[in-house]
Amino acid sequence: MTERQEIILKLIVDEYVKTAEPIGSKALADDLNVSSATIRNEMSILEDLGYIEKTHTSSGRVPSEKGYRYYIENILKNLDEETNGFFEFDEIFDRDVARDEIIKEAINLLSEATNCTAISLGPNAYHSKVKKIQLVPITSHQALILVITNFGYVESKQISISQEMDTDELIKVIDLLNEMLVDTPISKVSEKLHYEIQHSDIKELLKYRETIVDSFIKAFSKFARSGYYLTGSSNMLYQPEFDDIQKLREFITTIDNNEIFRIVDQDSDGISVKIGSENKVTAMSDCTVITSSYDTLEGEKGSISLVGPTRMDYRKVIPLLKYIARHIAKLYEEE
Amino acid sequence: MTERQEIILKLIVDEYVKTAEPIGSKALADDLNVSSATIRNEMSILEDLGYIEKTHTSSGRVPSEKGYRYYIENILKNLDEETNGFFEFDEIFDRDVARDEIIKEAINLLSEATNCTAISLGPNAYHSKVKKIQLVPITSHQALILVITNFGYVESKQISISQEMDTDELIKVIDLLNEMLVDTPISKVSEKLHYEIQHSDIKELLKYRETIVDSFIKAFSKFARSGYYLTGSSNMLYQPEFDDIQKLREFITTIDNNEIFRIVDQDSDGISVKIGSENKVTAMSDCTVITSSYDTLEGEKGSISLVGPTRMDYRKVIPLLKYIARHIAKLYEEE
DNA sequence: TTTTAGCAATCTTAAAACTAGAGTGCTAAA
DNA sequence: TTTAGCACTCTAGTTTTAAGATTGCTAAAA
Repeated sequence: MTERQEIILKLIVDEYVKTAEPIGSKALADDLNVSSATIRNEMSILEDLGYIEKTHTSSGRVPSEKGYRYYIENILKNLDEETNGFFEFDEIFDRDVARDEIIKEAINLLSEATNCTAISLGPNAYHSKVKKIQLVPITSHQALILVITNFGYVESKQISISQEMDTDELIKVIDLLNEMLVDTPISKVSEKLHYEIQHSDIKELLKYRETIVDSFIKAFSKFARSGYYLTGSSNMLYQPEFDDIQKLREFITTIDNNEIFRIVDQDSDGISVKIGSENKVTAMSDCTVITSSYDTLEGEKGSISLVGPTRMDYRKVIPLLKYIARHIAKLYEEE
Repeated sequence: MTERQEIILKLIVDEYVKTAEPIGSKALADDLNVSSATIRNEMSILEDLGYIEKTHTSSGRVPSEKGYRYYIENILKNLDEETNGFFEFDEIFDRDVARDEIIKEAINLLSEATNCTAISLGPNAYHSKVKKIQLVPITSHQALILVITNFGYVESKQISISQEMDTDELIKVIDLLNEMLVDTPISKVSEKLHYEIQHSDIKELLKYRETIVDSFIKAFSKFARSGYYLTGSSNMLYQPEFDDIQKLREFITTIDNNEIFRIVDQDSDGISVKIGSENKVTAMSDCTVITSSYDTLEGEKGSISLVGPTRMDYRKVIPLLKYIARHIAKLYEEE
């Protein structure tokens, strides 16, 4: 691709992102001080190369998925990323409130600033360790099991206490569980619990307390889903891409069914951009999903994602997403 | 309204619910063994009375809001409510899993069976009382405030502990708070806390611990939102009422912004049906919201609601909603 | 008094026809 | 290599047309 072709591709993407209308040769002629015929020739080449396409035989051009890819990987790279100018976000990160709240607000603002759907996933408690297990009596025959982790996650589960269990025994069970499970990663609890019941000498004590053990396992499993937050799906529905009612319905259905989970690329490191058909979910075939992952010092993993039409303002969105992910990661490093 | 007019109204509602198309006089003539001209005369009267209306001058008739109202209050009342035949639901209620899970599943199935959005609200902790307040240290400068209520609700809030606070003092604060707040309804906590800080002698101790007190209030306020669950909004979007893309967008936006809270009628007892413009939120002006409230033995209040197009199958939906609410209430009575 | 047949009038919806405008591709000249 | 010119293509919006459904009204029938 010649330099001029690259410039033309850039102009097409930039303009199309703004207007959502196909770009004709005439519009670019003014910008480049050449005639529209010259642009037409260049466009024809760009089309042969697969970077742009027509919506019909006599329309202007729109970027193809390959065109967006090239734009992101070759053109944006050479531009200075604007990492300042995000002061609305700085304000959020400076606030002295709980991490969860900060993330929520950042995600809210992110979705508002981009008109895309923003998703935050994790770091969830799945990788943290048991700090304390506690039993709190509620009534004479009801109690609450509390599980608290070293990162401050809490889950609870109500249990019924039948007549035959006496309080001393219950306390003994809790003490034993604490002894056994403190410092165990949440992800290993179930396994360890089952193993110990089979093999150690507390087996006797726990064996016929199956309900209690079950309740514990249920309380633990609640941790896995924590840290999921999605917002702003309504913002992007007003984009012209969703003028097609069938697409709109499909998109909402996908979100409603939590299928968006399947879309977020949790495995990659750093930033991942999935354009259009690169997403496996069909309802997302006109969308781009950008995911920025981060690790905490403790080895936890989290990510924030942005879902929007392929025609999104990558130049603004990518640096912004990186910036926010960096700051969220920092929140987890501070302690 | 004569008997025949009532029958005609019933037929119009029943048919319109099924087809979403205006009903003409010809269609009803077959059912009633009179000529279409006779039906036309009757329809004309029903229209003058405001029970049905035309979509344009030469169209068939559709029920008006007043027509639906009459149908629900006068026509449905005389039909036997089918309370059996809900065995898919019975199965859910018989399961031996946590209340929350049962409610979730019932709501899911409800929305699926009706193609409407189903919402469950409460019983939330708002009416329960403080059982215990607890501080759990996480690290040397981080701790967790736990608030546990007499119904077993738990909320937590992380706080930072600055250097200058020493542990003994913190424990004293917690003890004081416990003394002050145990048995206080969650709804009164904030008020009481502020009052005591102003007036009692603990004022000195608490006054310059504003962050802690703030954290407490935040933890408490989390209770208010508990027990909220919404599902199935995507089901109803495929109804012809939402062929209008603008309406569709408005509806989604309303849900996305949690405005649906404002729609659920929490005050009424028993069943409440809000038809079309009776809902205050404009995006709901073509929807009906049916809410069925229930009380638990402890005086807690909860409700399940169904949101769908005004053209919904009231005959099926209302008994179903009542049935489910009754069973959910029972869940709370059992213990 | 109630019901019905007949018929003109009204309106919707879908398809077809038309028009203006934007953009392309190609050719030949600069 | 660039450009001007021009025929050709396609869209999108508007208008036209036609078919079909339903009503309201009138006058006759029950």
